[in-house]
Amino acid sequence: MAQKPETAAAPDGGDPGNAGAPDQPEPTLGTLAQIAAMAGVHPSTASRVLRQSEPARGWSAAALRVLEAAEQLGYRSNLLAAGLRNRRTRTIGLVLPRLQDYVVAALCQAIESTARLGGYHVLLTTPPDDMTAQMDSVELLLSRRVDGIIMTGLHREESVFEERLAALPVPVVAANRRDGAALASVACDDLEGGRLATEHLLSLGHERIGIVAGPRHAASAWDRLTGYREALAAHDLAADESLVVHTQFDVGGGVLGGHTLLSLAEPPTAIFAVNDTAAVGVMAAAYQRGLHVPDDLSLVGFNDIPLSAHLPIPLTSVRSDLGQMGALAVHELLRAIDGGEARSQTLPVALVVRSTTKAR
Amino acid sequence: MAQKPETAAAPDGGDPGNAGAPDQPEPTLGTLAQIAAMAGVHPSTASRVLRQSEPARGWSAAALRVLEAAEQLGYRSNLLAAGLRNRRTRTIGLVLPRLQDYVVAALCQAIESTARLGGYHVLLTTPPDDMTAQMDSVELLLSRRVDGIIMTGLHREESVFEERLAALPVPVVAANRRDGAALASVACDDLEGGRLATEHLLSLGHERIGIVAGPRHAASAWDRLTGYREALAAHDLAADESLVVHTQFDVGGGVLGGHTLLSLAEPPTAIFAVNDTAAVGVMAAAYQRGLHVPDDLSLVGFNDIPLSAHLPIPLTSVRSDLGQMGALAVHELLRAIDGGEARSQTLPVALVVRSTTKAR
DNA sequence: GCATTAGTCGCAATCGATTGCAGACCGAGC
DNA sequence: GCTCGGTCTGCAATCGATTGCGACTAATGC
Repeated sequence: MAQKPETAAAPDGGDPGNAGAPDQPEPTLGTLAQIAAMAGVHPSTASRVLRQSEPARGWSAAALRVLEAAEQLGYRSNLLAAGLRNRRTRTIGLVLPRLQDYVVAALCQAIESTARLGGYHVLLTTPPDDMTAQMDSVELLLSRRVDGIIMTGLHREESVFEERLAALPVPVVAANRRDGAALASVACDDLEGGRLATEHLLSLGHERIGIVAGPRHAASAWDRLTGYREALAAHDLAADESLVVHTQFDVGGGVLGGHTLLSLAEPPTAIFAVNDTAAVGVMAAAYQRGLHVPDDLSLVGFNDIPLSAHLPIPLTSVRSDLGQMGALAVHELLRAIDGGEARSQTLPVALVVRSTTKAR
Repeated sequence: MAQKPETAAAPDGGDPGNAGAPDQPEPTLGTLAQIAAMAGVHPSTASRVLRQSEPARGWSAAALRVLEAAEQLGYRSNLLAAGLRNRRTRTIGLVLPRLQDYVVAALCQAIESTARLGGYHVLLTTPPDDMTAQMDSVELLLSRRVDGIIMTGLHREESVFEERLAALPVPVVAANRRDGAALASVACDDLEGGRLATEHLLSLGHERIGIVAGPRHAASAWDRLTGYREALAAHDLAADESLVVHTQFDVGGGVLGGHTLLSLAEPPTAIFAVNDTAAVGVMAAAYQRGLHVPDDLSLVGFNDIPLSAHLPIPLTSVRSDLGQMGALAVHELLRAIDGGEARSQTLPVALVVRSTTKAR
């Protein structure tokens, strides 16, 4: 349906009529053949000249003509054709659910910048945050023949998918999640971060510490929760499961989690939110209930996003370097693309104490 | 260098060893030629079968064999080759500086989702927020032969670039910025939004209204500023340029702008921040100076990002539908790609009154 | 039964860049 | 003067999907 008879005007008569303005960058990016014709050489020669960075002993006359023709034509190599021939597209695919989340966006930005520096482009997908949709995205990226894939939304305990990803004809690196069985991954030390946050609160004398623990399927959140549990156990504090609330990562999730915890018969005196955005939500919930942070409630977040430092009451948080995480993910992926092995990396975290935590 | 003798295992003997599990998607995405060989037909036939959605009168025997072969091989069409042949990649390029900004990320997400629905992929670049870097990104995208480009970071009063973009061999649509001379664009009614915000404050009795006006080069911010000026003028209030502060869009910019305004000899009683993120920064600045919002200072933001509704003191803001903006940008771009003309669109805005504004 | 029509299939060219191979050409060394 | 090593070029094949053209088959109408 809606089928045009022909795209028309392809190889027929001479150029429509813009031959009159050769000084302005041509609207039609040329081809090697055009350059070759203009310079009076074979396309292969043109190709060699243009990809050769430095001529051993000065440019030959032909080479100079090629260079000039390319300049005049505003030539841009057709990476499609090159990719087809080379079986290498210099493109990496991204599967990043929840791109609106600052953490994901920052990761994305870092990945793109690093990839560009390495001469790679980035094909982005932001599927819904379920594994089926993510696998669909992967299929799409494969069709485009990306050289490798970075994913941030892998769910924990879904090793089926992980194995399928590992069996793909291109390497896959997981970011912002601890290394699983089959896939290399780059993440910050979520476990340690969870411990740090919790121990900070314990050291301030809090014993009833709630946690807004993110979605159950989120691997990073789960590790932070585990760190929290370990810290409590290390202090011989009984685990109270009513203090653990799973919600979404967004502000709304934080509000919900905050209200849930604060409406307990015996509410916590401190809350650890496994991400800063949710922590802001908790702050709002506390405020709505007439509680003052940090006087009535201590609060720790995670990731130390820029917002956190600039809140009316600056947020105590666990800092993770998202820029480095993204860069490292790209490096590991490129290593795998170049025939090496992607290695899992864990980045250090650090507690940044600000104004939302206070001794009991 | 690093040249493998042969990719091996293509159409030769039996599959390496996983022939025992034909149900699992093969790690090597096949080619049309392989399918054709397996089904005993010509590649062109395979191509026709696979792209034909509905067989006029049932599948022919050959077609069925093709389908089965494709299934068995886990065939994924090589979009590179198809794009080369068709001179259409079904890919749109994105030039989105400042992706960490929620506004940009939300736009990006909407664009990607809409594009995917339309059968398009998205090549993302997030260059630094200057026009030179953005034009470099455009060049890169052109090399990849994208079918069209969406940009969100175009600076105002840089018509040189705008004209160059309009002269490109592929259509370009600007998003989140009023239509300029040469380019179609999709934006919300920033002018009206600026007016609404300011008039709201005026109606509450404020007469000394400061504005944290974003970077000078930002077109959307400038329009909001203009709306602010118009509203003041309509109320016969003298323009006081010391009440206009240009900063970055991020929280830090808001903090800076807030402090600047609040440290004036005669500080404003209300502030309009042209984006919510900066508004949060202003709130922090006020808090740091011992001022209470909204008792001592009224505050209006712009964009109504999800965070705003869930702040301890929910932010009054001008709502713009970023999801729709992204979707519309894609629609207009696709229209242009299909040979039509991209039309500029302006989306309505609405004031959402919450708790940061109060009568004087 | 024969001619017309519609649909199917194979052939080969095409999109544009890349690269192995082989011939041409250069200067140098004997 | 001749040969050797090295560089520059051209030729042609290749990557994989698509499509116009022509041949062939099947179905329909008279």
